[in-house]
Amino acid sequence: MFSHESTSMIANNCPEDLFKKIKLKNYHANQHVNEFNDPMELDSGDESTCESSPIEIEDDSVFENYYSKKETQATNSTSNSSLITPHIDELQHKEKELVKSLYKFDPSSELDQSSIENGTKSICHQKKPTRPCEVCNDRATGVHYGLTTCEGCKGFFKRTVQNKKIYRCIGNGSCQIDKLRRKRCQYCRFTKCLAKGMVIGAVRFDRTPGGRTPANIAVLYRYNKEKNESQTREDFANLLEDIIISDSELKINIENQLNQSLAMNSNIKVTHNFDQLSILDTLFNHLKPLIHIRTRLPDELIKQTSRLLVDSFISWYRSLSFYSLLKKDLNQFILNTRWSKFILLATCQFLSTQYNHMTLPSYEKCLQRVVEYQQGQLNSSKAYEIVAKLLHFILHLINLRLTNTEFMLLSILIVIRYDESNSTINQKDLISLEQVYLKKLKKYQNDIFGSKESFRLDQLLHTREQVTYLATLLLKESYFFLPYLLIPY
DNA sequence: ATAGCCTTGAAG
DNA sequence: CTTCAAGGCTAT
Repeated sequence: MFSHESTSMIANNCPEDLFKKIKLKNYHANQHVNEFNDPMELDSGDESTCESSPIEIEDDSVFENYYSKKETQATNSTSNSSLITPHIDELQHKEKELVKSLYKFDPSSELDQSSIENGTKSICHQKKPTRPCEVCNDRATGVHYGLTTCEGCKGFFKRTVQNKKIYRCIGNGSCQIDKLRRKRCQYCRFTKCLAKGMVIGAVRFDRTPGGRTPANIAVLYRYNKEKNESQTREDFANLLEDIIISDSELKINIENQLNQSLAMNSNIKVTHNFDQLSILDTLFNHLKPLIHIRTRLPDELIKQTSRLLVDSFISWYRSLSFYSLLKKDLNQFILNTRWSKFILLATCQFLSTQYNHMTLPSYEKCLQRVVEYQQGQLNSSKAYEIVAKLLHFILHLINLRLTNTEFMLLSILIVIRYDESNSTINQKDLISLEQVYLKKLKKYQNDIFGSKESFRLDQLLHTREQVTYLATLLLKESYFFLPYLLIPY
């Protein structure tokens, strides 16, 4: 029954020993001044993170009417992909970036300390200081690393960061964490710690005891608290606007899949300027920098582009009118399983605008690029088959010449596709949703192409199956980089 | 590895 | 001097 909730620690790259402790003490003695003189900021950067605003990009009276009457059923979702926590170094880097941007937009944040104290004082003033741990509900002993937690979760977080532990979840990343079950899944416990706002930077590298957390790290406490508060406020205001899954959790999952397929490990900052009305422009703008790069495409560029596309996908999906109407689990399932299909369609659509029948790279040329990219050898015996199928698909898109609206509708249909082979989640709601968008597509095609091209709907549905199949294949065989290699140079 | 209790030290 | 939140120690 509970077997899927177990975890295992798969790596421990920092063994504890006396020698290290002595080394750290010495480091502390020597580097103390440097540690506290860290330059906070120098480079110009990006925009502040914007909270999603409820903008509708289209009206769905049919669907919304349908849904206002309908009650959906909750299901437990389980997936087979294994979830692994990212390296502490990587998380630490992201946290530092966040601190930088916080200082950038609110340089006076240190002076604003009173606002937190007022908030906490009113709670602390109650004679009963037995607040529950925000991670496991055990009795908390105070604020640790920015969050009200028990001694257990405090120690767990400290050990994880100090020893750079990496955990894996055998389940689907949604194990319940409470006093009894917190030892069962380290992955989910740590993920929850982070999601709730525990700050890695508050764990001291030099292990100095005592004292207070420096102001430049304490700003994160305030930031996380405000982020959580605004989230809960929203929850109360509108239950349907419920955030389906924390961004960190979702990204970790998608990035794991992406990393596995791209087999790379660089850390690239993702900034997204998503414009609701021009998803295709946004996507193409991410791909354009890859054109005319003479040398072999750098891994970093491919990965960065993938991340930008994933980011745009998430923003786009959340902006769709039915997003707030679907169950949490179902949205989570869609985001986790459909991003690759969406990105593949976008990339291939981009390629189809770059080529025609004559200029499309030949089969041999494509294989040559793969060999070049993999520096001499074909990793998989399936390479030939995959290249052929991808080229065939791009040619298909060149023939189709999708309009922007068709691309939009096809993207939606790909994302909400009812997958009968997957019974781990209740997808019943997708069936009726599909009908709505099929009607839309049919009507649009009728208006634009007339009844002459009635078979075009079938073609698009065939396209949908191809994308779904191809994306799964590319991910499975670790060939997700392939479409990028076909970008003209 | 976990978690309860102890020691530490800067800030108020 | 007191508080609070870091790290340390150690029985389980």
